Amino acid sequence: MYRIEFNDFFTSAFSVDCIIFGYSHGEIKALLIKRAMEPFENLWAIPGDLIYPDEDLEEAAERVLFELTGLKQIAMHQSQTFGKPNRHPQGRVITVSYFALIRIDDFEVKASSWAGDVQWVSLENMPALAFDHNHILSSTYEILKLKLQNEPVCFDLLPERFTLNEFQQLYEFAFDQAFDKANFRKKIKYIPLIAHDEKQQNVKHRPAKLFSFDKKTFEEATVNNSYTFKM
Amino acid sequence: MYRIEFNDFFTSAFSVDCIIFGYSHGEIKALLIKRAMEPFENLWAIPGDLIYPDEDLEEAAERVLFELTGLKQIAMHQSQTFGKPNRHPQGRVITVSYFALIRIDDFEVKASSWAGDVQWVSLENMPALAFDHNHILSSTYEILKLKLQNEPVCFDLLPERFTLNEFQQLYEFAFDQAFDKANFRKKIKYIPLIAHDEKQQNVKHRPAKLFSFDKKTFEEATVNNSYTFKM
DNA sequence: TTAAATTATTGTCCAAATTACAATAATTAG
DNA sequence: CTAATTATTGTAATTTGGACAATAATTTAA
Repeated sequence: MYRIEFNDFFTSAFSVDCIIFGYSHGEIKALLIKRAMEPFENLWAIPGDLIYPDEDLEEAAERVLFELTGLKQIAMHQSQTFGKPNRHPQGRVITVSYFALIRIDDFEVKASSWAGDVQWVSLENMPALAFDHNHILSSTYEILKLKLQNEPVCFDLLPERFTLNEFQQLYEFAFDQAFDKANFRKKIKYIPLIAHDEKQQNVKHRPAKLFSFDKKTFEEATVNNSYTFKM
Repeated sequence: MYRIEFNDFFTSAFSVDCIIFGYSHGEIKALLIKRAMEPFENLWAIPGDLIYPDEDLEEAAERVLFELTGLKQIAMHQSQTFGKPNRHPQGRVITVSYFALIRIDDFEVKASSWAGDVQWVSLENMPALAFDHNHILSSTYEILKLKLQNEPVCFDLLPERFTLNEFQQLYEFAFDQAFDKANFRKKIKYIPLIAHDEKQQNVKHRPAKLFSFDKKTFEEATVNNSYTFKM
């Protein structure tokens, strides 16, 4: 009987894929690159690449994201690992996906390395992507929705100063349902927000007050176990 | 400048690690094996091994678990991927962890292949494990606790027929706090349980009624969106 | 300057859930 | 038959949640 030797296993590669979500004009979007190399040349894809043999996973995710899109200093979190034997046409490649939420307007993106283009694409209008990336993306979006319900990640997507309506609309988009304004405000009663004197600009009606998330107070409350985020 | 070629990357291996949780005598336990080979010979470890080059991840998890412990037909779910460059002393090995919850008494375990022994070990009494397995285990336990709050996985751990107190005690153990009996029963009011005529045996006091989880009704209610599990 | 239009913000009422605690019921052990 | 023990159910006060209404602040157009 053929006995597989230890080194026969060392014939695979790992990649990372970085799913970056943003929010603008009332829509959640993902940052995609246009592949300027084979395989899947000219198709849109989640930014990702192979991991160096001596590189840590998270470090690789940061490097790859920077090389392809110019984004740096983004806190990324591991989500899932995809490893169907034939998901990569050139060999066995298992990919570990990382994801992050950012404020689109706070960062500038620029395609480089083998990325021919980079764009924010609305989740509602997603083209066919390279590899199994449509699957990875939708599966990661489900994780995002879970986090929106249980962690204050909404403030990573919203602008630093936001109106309570913008806050509400983000949840209405993600969960595809309308909420009552008065009740939404009651629900967020315990989330520490800083009310600013500043108001919304350039609107054709009574401008709303701007708020920002009081992260420090929130974190004090959670280490105390005196509060848990629930939406 | 040295240019890394595509094939330079194909020098790594993947493994799967299977974290199997069980519950008995009021404690949550994990199934461990004693390594009968280098590295870390004679240390306890999470059952796991390298993935074949053409094998799907989940398939590998099932095979490895069976080979080492004799367990089969266990529904396993992916949790996290660990890939620090030096986590394996013999080369770059990234490991994908899977986990499952089972009823200890419903299965027989038996060490085989290179597992010298197999044992259920209480989480409260965990020795130093091989590789980064203590880290993997505690990180997976956090995921289990999250699931206990949001999915009816408690019934995978409890015996098929259980008393309401046993049900409550599982949560009291996992979250290390006591709950009021009457209020616990109100909280679980919407979880479909089947009440049996049968009662607890061999106790020195009034025996409690036995219940089992009505999975079918639960699933009908969740596809309807008429109920979501929350503890 | 003013009224209409529009949206922001706050309040009220009722139903439902949560909490703390008490009362009652069913067993076993002697 | 009684005490001890635990199971099970009930109550009352409080808090939360949802539907809906009222009021406030601003812009626009006459």
